[in-house]
Amino acid sequence: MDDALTFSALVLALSGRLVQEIHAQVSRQGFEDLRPAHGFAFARISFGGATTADLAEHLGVTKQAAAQLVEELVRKGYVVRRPHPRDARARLLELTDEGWAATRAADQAAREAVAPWREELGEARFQELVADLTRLAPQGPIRPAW
Amino acid sequence: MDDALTFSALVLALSGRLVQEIHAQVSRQGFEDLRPAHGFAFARISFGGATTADLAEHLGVTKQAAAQLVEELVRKGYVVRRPHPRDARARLLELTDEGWAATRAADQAAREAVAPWREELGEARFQELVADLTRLAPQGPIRPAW
DNA sequence: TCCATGTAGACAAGTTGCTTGTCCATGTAG
DNA sequence: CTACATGGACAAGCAACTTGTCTACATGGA
Repeated sequence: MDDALTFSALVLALSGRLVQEIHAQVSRQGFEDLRPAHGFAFARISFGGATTADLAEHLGVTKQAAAQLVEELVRKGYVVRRPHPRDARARLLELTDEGWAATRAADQAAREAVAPWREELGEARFQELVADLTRLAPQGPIRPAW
Repeated sequence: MDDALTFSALVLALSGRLVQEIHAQVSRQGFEDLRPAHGFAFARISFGGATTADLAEHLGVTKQAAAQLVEELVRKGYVVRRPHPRDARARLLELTDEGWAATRAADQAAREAVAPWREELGEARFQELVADLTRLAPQGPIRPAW
């Protein structure tokens, strides 16, 4: 019954730890001017074909908030704005080499953060865990803040 | 290999959805002046024996931030400050009836948010999932923001 | 082709939840 | 009882987000 409550608390606690550890490791790798929220932006931009408005929807924030975030990432050299091939109003967002480097650092940090859990559960149960969670796969915006 | 990345993304996405749905439901129940961060405070205060400093550590924020949050909850009638029996500096935090009502509403909302996932996986696998996550049980502060 | 409506993005101002800095009263260890 | 630590409050500042408004361009219908 109250497993539902336990489950909620566990998921929230795990995600908090994940974010915290990934951010700390990415900072240690030299990307000290990046915050966790930027990671969610990188994820969308690296996927390709993203405009500022797309990013806003992905992050679940207003267009203005996304525009400010993009402006910051451009200023810091992680992102460039290119003209959109079919829409003169829009600008396509792309990661720079530095942006890709930060993305790789975050991926690696995620692997390292998960590694001890993987070991704790053993490979077989970890695979089941991933499979279970995948079946609950959510769609829609990823909300980096609450 | 990259299951670690998948796992991270899934946990983050799930927790985002959870927070979002619980908050929406709690608002619909009439607690429109509460934000998700308050839930983490309620969790610690309902546990008992909490001072503002305890709360700050639990939430992973500064004492001043916790004090402001407590002040807001007191003003809105969810929390009262009582003198501490053994420390004249400190004040014990307690939930009011309204605070308990909000806590119950959040618990119920969590159950409802998890219910479809529980059904999707089936009771047996859901139990395994909870068991696995419990083994990864984190300690330390719950960080409601990043 | 022209017009009405919708959308991408920028500029500006305001809100808010958090921070740092400082202070006092009380507790605690030597 | 002296030195230092801790709980909490007051004040000011900051940073990420919001709402509101505007221009340029896109799109669909008459």
